[in-house]
Amino acid sequence: MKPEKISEAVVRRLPVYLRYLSELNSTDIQTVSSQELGRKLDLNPAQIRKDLAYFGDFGRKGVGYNVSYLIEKIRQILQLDQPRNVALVGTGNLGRALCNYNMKENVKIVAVFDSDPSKIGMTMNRLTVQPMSELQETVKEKDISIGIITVPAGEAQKVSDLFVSAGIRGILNFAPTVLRTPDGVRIHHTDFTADLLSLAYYMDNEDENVSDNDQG
Amino acid sequence: MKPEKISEAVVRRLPVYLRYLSELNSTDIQTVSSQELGRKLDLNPAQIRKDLAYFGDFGRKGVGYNVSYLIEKIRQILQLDQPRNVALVGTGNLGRALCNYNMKENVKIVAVFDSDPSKIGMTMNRLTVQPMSELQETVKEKDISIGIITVPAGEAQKVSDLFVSAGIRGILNFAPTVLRTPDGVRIHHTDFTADLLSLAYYMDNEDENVSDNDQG
DNA sequence: TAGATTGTTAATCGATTAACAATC
DNA sequence: TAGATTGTTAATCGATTAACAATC
Repeated sequence: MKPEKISEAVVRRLPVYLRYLSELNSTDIQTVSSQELGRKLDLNPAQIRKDLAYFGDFGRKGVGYNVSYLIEKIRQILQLDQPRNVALVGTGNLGRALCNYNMKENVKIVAVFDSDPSKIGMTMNRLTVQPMSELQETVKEKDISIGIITVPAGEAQKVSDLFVSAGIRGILNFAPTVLRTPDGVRIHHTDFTADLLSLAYYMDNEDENVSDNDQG
Repeated sequence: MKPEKISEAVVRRLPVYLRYLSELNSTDIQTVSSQELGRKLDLNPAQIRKDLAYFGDFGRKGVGYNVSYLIEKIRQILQLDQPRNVALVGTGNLGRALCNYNMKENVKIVAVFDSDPSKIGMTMNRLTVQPMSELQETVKEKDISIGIITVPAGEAQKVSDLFVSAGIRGILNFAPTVLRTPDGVRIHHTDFTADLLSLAYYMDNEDENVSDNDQG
């Protein structure tokens, strides 16, 4: 509705809303209030209303939000109303796990790559593992806009650079290392090592910091 | 140094510091400044100094931080100077990937569980898959303090409840769903579906939001 | 000493929450 | 109409960054 800059935190919550709304949609519930959403998703209702209001007036006063309408709107906002093709590099355990993962939304891994010659030609979830040399061409051919990195830390920057020079503007990095990319390329870092190690901090501190949990 | 409450964001950065410091430690570099750390990790140097200063005076004015000393200190803060045992539930692709993952720090998966009878008895990275019925006992026996959830969304809350009633106070959740836990139980949610879908938002918005990248 | 860099305070920035008029 | 709930503004809260005295 307003030409305001949307914060990252807001955008990051949209898929969370979408996921629960999709769940609701498969029941016979057709309307949901920010309060109900907040209770279920452990978020402040005002925050949810504010998040959604950045993008439009999706609700009805005194009533709430229509579930399937809101789903449609959030899909549009996230650009999930059009198919989005993804390339994955690194066919280790994690890469394989992700390939088999059912994203449900319009996002699909359509090509997988590995630098290890012994992996080339293997099949992973109906995709044939390709050599890195084919990355650039395949990205164009298959209209790939997002890259996933599941290689060891030491190779991740190299892969990232390749992605960038192939024209990819969004990267999801699972390697435990900080990547540097030029402006205009967006990196999301799934750093579960850090998630796990930081969890250790809170253990046995029985006195302090035990009062709340969040899912950040 | 001061009995101040430490924010989650600060704690979450400690493993990131630790990781790069360990890298430095395997070179012959013995001292590092907040500026160098900031450049490498894409963080503001003032933030790094402030983060570390919450826990003590680890640096030397005009010099910087001694790498191996800082490593030792951060390990202590994160309680990684003592071994920490972890249980994992869900032996799908992702669970298997995590089992084979080398954490490097003192955190180790020491037991894996699955509710699917056909999985029981399988071996995963030298561990035998156990039935859920053995969870409570094994948690006590092996002094497990952290649980990892890699089951489908629909089963995650059930597993979480089991963990909690077994006395676990820290959970790393990979299932794409929000878990509710009692106060005192800490949940970190690795939600890569949301990471990926939110990435789509920024694609092709060639005009806006292209200026910076972060690794949140 | 001169240059560098910390630890820390103050200033800024941004995100969350409360409150409420509008209205279904 | 009465009750409920949105959209939005204002207040609060918290985190990041700038600046600088202390000091190696």
